[in-house]
Amino acid sequence: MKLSQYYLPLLKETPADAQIASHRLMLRAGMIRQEGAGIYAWLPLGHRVLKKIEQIVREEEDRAGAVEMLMPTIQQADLWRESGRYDAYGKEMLRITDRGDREMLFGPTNEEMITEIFRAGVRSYKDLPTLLYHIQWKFRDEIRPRFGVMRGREFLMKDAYSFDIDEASARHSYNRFFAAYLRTFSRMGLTAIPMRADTGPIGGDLSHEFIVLADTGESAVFCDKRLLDLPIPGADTDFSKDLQPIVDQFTNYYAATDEIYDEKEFEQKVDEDNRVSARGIEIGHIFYFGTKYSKAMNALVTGPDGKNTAVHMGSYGVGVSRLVGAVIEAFHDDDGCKWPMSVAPFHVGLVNLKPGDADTDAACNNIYKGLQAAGVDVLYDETKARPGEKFARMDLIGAPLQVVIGPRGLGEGKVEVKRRSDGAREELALEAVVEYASSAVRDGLSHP
RNA sequence: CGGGGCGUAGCGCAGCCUGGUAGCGCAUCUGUUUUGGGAACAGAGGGUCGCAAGUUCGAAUCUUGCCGCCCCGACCA
Repeated sequence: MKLSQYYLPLLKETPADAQIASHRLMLRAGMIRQEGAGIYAWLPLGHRVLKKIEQIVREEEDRAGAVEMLMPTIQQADLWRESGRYDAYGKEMLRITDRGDREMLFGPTNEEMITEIFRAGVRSYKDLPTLLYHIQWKFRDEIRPRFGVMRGREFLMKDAYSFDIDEASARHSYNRFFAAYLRTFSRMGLTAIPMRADTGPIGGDLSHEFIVLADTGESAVFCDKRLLDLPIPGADTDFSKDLQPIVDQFTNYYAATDEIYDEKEFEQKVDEDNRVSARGIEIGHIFYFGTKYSKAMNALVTGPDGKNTAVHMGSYGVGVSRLVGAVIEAFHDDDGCKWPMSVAPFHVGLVNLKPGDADTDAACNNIYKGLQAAGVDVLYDETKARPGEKFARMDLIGAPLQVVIGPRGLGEGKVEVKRRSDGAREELALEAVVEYASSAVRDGLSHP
C-alpha cells in the first residue's frame, strides 16, 4: 500500500478524552474514530489489525474443532422470553421496536439463539458433541463506556457454544477451548493466564477468565509467577484426545481475580517469591453452564437409553475488538505502537527519504515490489513529507520493521533497517533487503 | 444510576464572571528557502460559538429547557 493512497488521519496532539495508552494511540494512529459513547468506526489501519486478530481467533477455533457460522445482530424479544432473560437482563440490553411494534433487541450475547438453532437441527446423542462459533458485533448498553475499544458498548466478539450429552463430555469440550485460548493469545504475543472465575449459581470449577497482565487492567488479579512461563500447546495438539493434562498444568497453580480472591488461600498456596499481584485485562472467558438454557428452552436429545435429556452447554467468548487495545497495552512506548508481527497492520514500513530522486525512487520501487511478491504487507511512504515526520509516523503506527532508503546510504549501496520492538538498526546491502525483511516477517509469523 | 465537568475551525484551547468586530497554537492550502528524527518565513482559506426558546437596542457571554460527550464511583467482554 502506498501511503499517498491510504487513509491515515494521524493526530500530532493527544486527544483530551483518551485516558489510557491504547486509546490514545489508536486515536493518534488513525485506527479508530469515535462516533458516539462507546461506539467506534474502524479506520483502515485499525481495521487491518482487527481483521488479523479475528483471523487468528478463527484459525484456532477451527483447529480446536469448532465450526463457524454467523448469527444476526438483531434478535426477537420472544426468544429471550423463553429463557426468562428478556426481563432479567436489565438496561444493558438495547431494546428496539420495528415498524409493526414488534419487540426486538440488539444482541448482547447469543445463548438463546444458538440454543434455538441447535434444537431445530439435532435430535440424537449421536450428533454430539456440537461445537459452533461465530464472530459478530454485539451491543451492551454499558452504564459507562470508557478506555476506547477496551470497554465500548459496541464490540466484536467471538462466541462459541458447545453441546454435549453429559457433564463429562462437556468437560472435554470445555478443555478444547481452554487449550485453544492458550494458543490464540500466544499467537498474538500475549501471555494470557487462565484464572478461576465466579461460576455464579451453577457452581463447579468450570469457568475461567483469560487475563493478560497490564497496569491499566480493570481488575486486580493474583497468581503464581510460574504460570507465566508454562509451555503453550503446540500446533500438533490433537484436540479430540484427552486435554485434561494441559488444563491441569495451568490450573494447578493459584490464579484468581479479585471477585473470588482469598488472601489466606493465596498465601498458603503460593510461596512468597512466586506471588504476583497485579492488574489484568480480561480477554476471554470460558464457561460451562450445564442445562440452564437447554431445560428452559427444551433443547433435548435422545440418549442411548431412548430417553430425552437436556443437553449440557458451555459458552466461550473472546473479545476480539478489545484485544486490539489489549495488544497495544502490552506493546507500546511513548512514540507509538510496537505490534507483534502476527497482528501488525503492516509488517514493513518502507520510507523513501527523497521522493523525486531517480535512484531513490527506483530502489524503493524495487524493494516495494519485491516485498509484495514475497507476501509481505508493506506500507510505502512515498510522500513529500520531511524525514523526521516520516520516522515519527512509522514509529506511531508501529510497523515491526522499517526500511529506510535515502540518497546518502544509497551512495554506498546501503539501506537502513530498523526494528520497532527495540529500536535496533542495521545497515544492509540494497540487494539483501528483500530477502532479509521477508524472512524476518516469516520468522515473526511462525508459531509452534 | 449517584457525584463532578465540558460542548467555540479537523485537533488542543482562550474568550463567558463584567453582553457590543469571534481569537490563539497545531493541522490545511499557496509561495520561497529548507530537507537523515514531527522545519523557517510570508500569505490565504476555514465558524449557524451543541440545539431551541427567552431577556436585551444588541447574546459565544445572562436565564430556562433539551441533546451530546468526558471524569470518579457501583456494574460489565
